[in-house]
Amino acid sequence: MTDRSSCLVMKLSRYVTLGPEDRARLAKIEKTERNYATHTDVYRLADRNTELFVVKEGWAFSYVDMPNGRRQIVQLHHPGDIIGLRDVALNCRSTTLSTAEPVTLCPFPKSALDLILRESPRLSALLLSIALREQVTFIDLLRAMGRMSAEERIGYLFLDLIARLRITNPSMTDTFRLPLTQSQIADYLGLTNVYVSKTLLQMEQKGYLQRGDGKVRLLREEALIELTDFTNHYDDLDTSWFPDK
Amino acid sequence: MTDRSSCLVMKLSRYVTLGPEDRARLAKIEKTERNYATHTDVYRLADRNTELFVVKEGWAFSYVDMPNGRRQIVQLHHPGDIIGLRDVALNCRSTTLSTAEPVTLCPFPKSALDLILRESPRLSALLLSIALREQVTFIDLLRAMGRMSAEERIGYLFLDLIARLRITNPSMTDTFRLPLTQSQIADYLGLTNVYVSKTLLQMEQKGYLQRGDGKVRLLREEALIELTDFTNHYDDLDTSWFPDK
DNA sequence: CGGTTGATTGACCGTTATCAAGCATCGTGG
DNA sequence: CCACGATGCTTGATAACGGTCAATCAACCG
Repeated sequence: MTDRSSCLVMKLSRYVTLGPEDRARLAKIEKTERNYATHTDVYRLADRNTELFVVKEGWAFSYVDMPNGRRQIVQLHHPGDIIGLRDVALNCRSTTLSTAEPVTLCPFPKSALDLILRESPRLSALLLSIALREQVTFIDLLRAMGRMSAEERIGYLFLDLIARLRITNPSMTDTFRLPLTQSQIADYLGLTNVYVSKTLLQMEQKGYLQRGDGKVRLLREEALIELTDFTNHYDDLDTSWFPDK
Repeated sequence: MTDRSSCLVMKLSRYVTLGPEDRARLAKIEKTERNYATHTDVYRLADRNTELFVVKEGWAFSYVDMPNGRRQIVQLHHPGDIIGLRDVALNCRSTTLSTAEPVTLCPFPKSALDLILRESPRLSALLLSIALREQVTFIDLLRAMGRMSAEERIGYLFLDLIARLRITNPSMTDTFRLPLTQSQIADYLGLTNVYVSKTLLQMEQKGYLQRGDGKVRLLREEALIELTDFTNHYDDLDTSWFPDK
């Protein structure tokens, strides 16, 4: 299997330079790819978990349910992201994985991690870093949900999305595609679809953004950063402590 | 330095059996211990980070600030917990660490992780597991903040605390010490101190709990579990995939 | 063309925040 | 040993933010 077809190598080599052994180890892991339609559950909470995924195409998200239909989306997954790392430590899935649009995933077995940890300290450090960086994202979201108004939360979401998309696409301007329904945005930010709709309209009227054609354009990014006290956590990964190999 | 004085060995050997080499590696890491008074900041957000801590005594917590005085507590740290693992991946602290009561911490240098990852796949797996389990805790908190009422949130907090305390003290009954102010509870759950006070009173009147003397007693734990749809995530750690050494 | 999904809008309501005052507790210093 | 200030908890009045419910509309797709 060539590098071209290995999502995992592409993903990880974005962060660190990988030696030929590591590349070979990773390329061996992936088998096939699978396609999922919009709004499909890939796995469900409490399922037994035997595999992880790398997102090749499309947006997905992880969520948890409450009785009487309440739902909390806890993670948005973009192309290049690793899904399911969290559940490696558990016997069962801690969240349900669903798709926001047509999605292509590259699965690989949980047992592959064993191999990585045993044979590559450098990749082990990288996996740990990825898990820890995800923690920072959770903390940002917690801060938004606990202490921000609806408008601030939506502003935070958009700033975070655009910061994240700029990692893989540095040429991106102030406009990005948003393949989420307002109900999904609400479930992510702890609001309701109705109030998301109303707040988006207000923000548009205030000149913070423009919408249309499934896209969002941030007109006053600096003002939004000020409003939400936003810090971009995606650009200060410290790899200096990584083992050499 | 004997095992008795190594917080880290005690902490980690609770999860996996450690070989003598691993024990020696860990014991070497710790230097001294430090004491902090109640309501002291140990380190602050954006500080450069060079060390981690193990909690030897007392409760601490990590928080982030917002402009105009809003604060979100994101993690509660109990004796035995490792603090600061998250920031290993970053150049700077992502949260501020503060104490809820007099606290004793055992610091050890960040550079020690390098050694662990290079030399012990088994400890690497354990560190990764700890980071991933913390993710599950963040998800539980997100669910509470996004989709629960004030009463449910407080119920969730107490259930989570008692489940966590039972790990290290299986003989614990329905009563636990709670060295947090109501303002701190509010900052953790995304509420205000005033409303925490009112909600606690209501819950007491409904017979869910009793308070007094800095302690809480849960009278109808089953009812609270039902109310909050609580799942104890502290007892299904999967270590089967760990490397042998 | 009809059915489904998602966005919008308006009326109304409830949970929780805000503000302010009062009270208990506790540690400290005179 | 008492007085004082600081801290934390309680309580009440008021207000706002966001939820709920329901109707309408647009877009899409089979």
